[in-house]
Amino acid sequence: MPRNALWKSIAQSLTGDIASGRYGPGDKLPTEAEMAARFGVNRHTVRRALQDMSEKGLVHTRRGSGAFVASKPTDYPIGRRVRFHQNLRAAGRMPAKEVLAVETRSADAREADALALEPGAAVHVYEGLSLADGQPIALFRSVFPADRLPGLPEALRAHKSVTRALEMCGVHDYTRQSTRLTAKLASPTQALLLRISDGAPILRTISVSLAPDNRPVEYGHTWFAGDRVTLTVEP
Amino acid sequence: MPRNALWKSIAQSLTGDIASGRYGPGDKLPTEAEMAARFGVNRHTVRRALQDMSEKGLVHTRRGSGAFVASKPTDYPIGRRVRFHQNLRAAGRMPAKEVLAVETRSADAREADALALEPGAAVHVYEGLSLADGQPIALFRSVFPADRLPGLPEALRAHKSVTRALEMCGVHDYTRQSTRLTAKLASPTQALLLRISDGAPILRTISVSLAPDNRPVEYGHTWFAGDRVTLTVEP
DNA sequence: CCTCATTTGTGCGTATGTATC
DNA sequence: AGATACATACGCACAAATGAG
Repeated sequence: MPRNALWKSIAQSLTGDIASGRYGPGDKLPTEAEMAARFGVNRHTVRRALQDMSEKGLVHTRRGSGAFVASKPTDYPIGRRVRFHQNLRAAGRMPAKEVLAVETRSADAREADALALEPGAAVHVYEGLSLADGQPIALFRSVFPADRLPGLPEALRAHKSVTRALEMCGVHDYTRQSTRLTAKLASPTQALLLRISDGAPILRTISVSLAPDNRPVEYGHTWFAGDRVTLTVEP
Repeated sequence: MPRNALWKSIAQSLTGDIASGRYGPGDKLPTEAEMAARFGVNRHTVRRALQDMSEKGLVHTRRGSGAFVASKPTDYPIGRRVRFHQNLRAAGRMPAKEVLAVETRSADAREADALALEPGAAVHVYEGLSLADGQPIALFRSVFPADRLPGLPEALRAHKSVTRALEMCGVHDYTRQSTRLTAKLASPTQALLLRISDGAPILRTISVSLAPDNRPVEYGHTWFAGDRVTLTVEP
């Protein structure tokens, strides 16, 4: 009798293939039927192994398409200064941002509270996707007070970088006041954008950043692909 | 046809029963066979629902025994000051600690490096279990430099609280220098102690705390039951 | 200490639905 | 539109752990 469950051995074998580079990030694994034949087990047993690996973030599956190797985790520091580009460059990775939306609207109660604004005040909203080496790392939504930052939308569209755009608007520095960490599950939309499995673990952070005058300038939500990121806290 | 998968409906139904208080923390759910009969589905379908809920941390199962409702999540702040008792009291919960081991031995390379000691220097090691309202929250292992804290083991055995024990040894304050966050899977031993499922998600933190003279006094590992804790970062 | 019914864990076979290509 | 591939669901059988007696 297998001391370990059969599906665990298969998961271990496939994990080894990924670790050894036999299958690289983005590669498609053989079909379940093929693997079942290769390992000499029922297709359900292969599925159980793939499910386990999917939960651990090693692969993700798409119905009708196949199972694909996920990308490697990325270290990501959370501290007083959170700078996406700097952080990833320091880690030797190629950062990029994809703009999903830049708009101006009135703040909801939560946003107004976080930014110390009157309810209904105008805010700029910046939504996008952060990538490293072409792999999606995180979804973000940043909310800024519009009255103090009139030219921000144009600056964001021009540079994508929050740090640079704020600088163009006269905010030459900003530090993080607080970060709240919660584990969530990916919604279908999030999973699609982050290229992970539906229901995969998501690390959600909610943060408030302050300008040098100690007034809040950014209220941010970030949804990290849980298995691609390790957060480090340096107060 | 059910637009949603059958097992999802069942998971939703059971989740509702838990949310409404029909099943409380620690309660045993009906057996898989019973639920299969009650819902009019195959036992596998109930199992798929329970598996989903187990992944989300709502229940945990024990072979030969049954499925049990897990306890509620706990907020837990990580910042300059990490004080277990104070934190939980502020959250209106009853803190407790269970001592697993207090010993003195020589430091390994990693510990010596973190505490700025010579390799092989003597360290006190404190291992235990943190509980809130009787529910296990975290496993911890704290390592202290023995030369500067001769009476620490006795103080720890007397008070359990790290804050108090350090105070008795002349360290009247300490602040956290750094925290690293990683997601892990529970080992069988950890799962048993934390009363979670084997392989459940664990939030592991590795931290270094400094005394007022800026010398490191504590090198800590903490394994949080991932589904019972939310971490908040306040630099 | 051992036995034994109960309960969860694993695995196979089969069938059908549904998204993708 | 058709073939392919993953997703869901049922039924059966046995293994392994638990817990009562």
